[in-house]
Formats: sequence, structure tokens, C-alpha cells
Amino acid sequence: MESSGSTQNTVKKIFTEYLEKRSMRKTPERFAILEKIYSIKGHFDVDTIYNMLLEDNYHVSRATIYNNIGLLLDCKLVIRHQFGGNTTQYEKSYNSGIHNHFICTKCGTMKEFTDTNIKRAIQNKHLKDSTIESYTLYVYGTCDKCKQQESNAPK
Amino acid sequence: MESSGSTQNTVKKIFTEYLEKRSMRKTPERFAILEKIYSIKGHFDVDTIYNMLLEDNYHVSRATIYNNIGLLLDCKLVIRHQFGGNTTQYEKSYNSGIHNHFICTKCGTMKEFTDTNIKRAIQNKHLKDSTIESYTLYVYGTCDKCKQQESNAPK
DNA sequence: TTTACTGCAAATATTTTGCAATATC
DNA sequence: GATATTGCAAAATATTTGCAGTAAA
Repeated sequence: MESSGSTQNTVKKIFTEYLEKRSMRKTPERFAILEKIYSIKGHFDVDTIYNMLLEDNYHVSRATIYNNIGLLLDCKLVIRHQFGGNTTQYEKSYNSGIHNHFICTKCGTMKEFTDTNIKRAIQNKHLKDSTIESYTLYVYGTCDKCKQQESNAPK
Repeated sequence: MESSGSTQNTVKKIFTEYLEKRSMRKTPERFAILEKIYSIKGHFDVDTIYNMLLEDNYHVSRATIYNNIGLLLDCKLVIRHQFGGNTTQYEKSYNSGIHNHFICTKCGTMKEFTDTNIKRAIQNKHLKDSTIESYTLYVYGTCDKCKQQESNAPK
């Protein structure tokens, strides 16, 4: 398992190679955005990054953030989500094998989980025909807590 | 397996009960929207419904469509998706067990698939702690076609 | 008759785009 | 020095909201 600092270096290297391969420029804004994203534990939207960088007294325009998240999506360092809210949510994706989400339809809480059986089933399915890069699973249901409340106060 | 006509009747009944339980009105617009949605095979956005109803010479405002898709989401007759595009995609969800999507990251095509092993693995995981209502799986990778093109024209 | 619902238009929110200024290579 | 990239502001797009008119109950 890689340490957090090492992950920062690794993704920086991946992004650098991606940019060089395409003759794109290695601007400080790009790496500031990447580093900030990789400092965030969970999900975020564009405005979050914008404000977090502002708090560091580092101003990057929203347009630039949008532009660069596009690049990071393309080189698989970031993934997009939709949980049902209004803003588009993103998440760092390097070295974070967890892409299973359980969403409670009663209280709306979201919880990540791992499961090797699910992982294996998905990989088995796709080895035959296609190459699988990643996957995201959203499971909707009622969580423990809400289940208990239901049984305590039935209709 | 239910026939298509019967599905229309069933979802109409479910929606009717949902509305009656909440003392909401059974307007023709609501059922026109529901019926149109259940006539669509794959995914759609709000504008698609709007235009399809227009083609039938049935005018319903976008605001009303948004409003009612909200209700249909709430009573689980419709689900929301995000494939990476700009508009929110929806899909009918009653009696359509297929919620597995394979998305090719090269050409962008999306293909649905079924897999009982995956289904079972997901159900096993969640029977222990929570009640699972539904799930959606997005698998990202390279499809057959794009894989062949890659091997024909290597870098 | 009551009031929930619809349609319209305006408001909001989000993302994209055009262009001049800037900074990487 | 050439030009990709940034920042700003305007534009485009998607969704929500307020309110008057309409119609379901």
C-alpha cells in the first residue's frame, strides 16, 4: 500500500507524462488543481476546488478548473459521479479501488464499501469480451438506522 | 414475464396508488408523461420527452415534466443516470432488471448487459446489513471493436 | 368551490466559449 | 518568439421558481 505522499508524486508523474505525450504545457495551475484534488478524501464539485484553492490564496478561474478536470478525467486520474444531487461530483481515482457506493433512499446517506466477490464477478464477466478499466457500483436501499426507525414507528 | 401492454397498466396503477395515498391529482399530463416514458426502450432526457409528446400534438411544459419526473423517481418508476454527458439521463425502472452498463472509454458507446453472478454477489453483500432495493453498475473499458482497431494500428 | 397543478416567463445554476493577456516551451 | 493556456465576461444550457389561470376533486 502506497503512502499518501507517494500517491501525490505518482499521480503528478502520470499527469506529467500525459501532458508531455500530447505536447501540452505543464502549468502551475494544472498541478495545483491535481494536488488539491488528491488532498480531498471524498467527493467534490468544481466550486469546492475553486474555494479550497482560494483559501490557499491561490486563484484559478473556474474555466481553468473545468478545463483541467476534463484532462484528468481523460487520463483516468479523476472520475465523475451522480448521486442525485444538482451539481456534478468528482472523485480522485488513482489507487482508490473502492468504487462501490451504498445510498440510503430514506435518509440519503452514502457509504462506500469493498467486496471481493462483486469485484471478481465483474471482472469475470468482462474478461471474455472487453478490457475492463474500472467500474462504479451504486446500490440503493434502506440502511440499518432507517430500518430500525421503521420498525419502531410502523405506519 | 409481463407483456408490454400489461406493464403500462401496472405502472399506471402503481402511480395512481402513489398519487391517491398523497391526495395528489390524477391529471392527464401525469399519465401522458408516464406512458411516454414507458414507451421508450433506453435512456432519455427531459427534452426528449418534451419533443416526443409534441410530436403527438400533446403539449406539456418542461416545468411539468421536471415536476413529474421528480414524482416518478420518488415512487421508483424511473431512475436517474449519469454517463458523462451534459444532460441528466433517465430510464424507466419497473420490471427492467437490467441495470448494468458497459461504457467504452474510446468510442463512448454504451451497452447494457445482464449477469446473474454479479447480481447474486451484490445481493449477498447487502442482505446482511441493509435492505437493497436496486442497483446500478457502470463498467468502463475498451470494447471489442476499439480493441481490434488498436491492434491493427499500433502506436 | 377549493386548491393542486399547469404553463409561462423570469431567475438560478452550471458549464462552455470567445478573446485578450500571459507564460510555457 | 510562437502559441498553448489562463482569466474574465458573455453566452449557452439545464433546471427551478413565482405566479396567474385552469381544472381535478
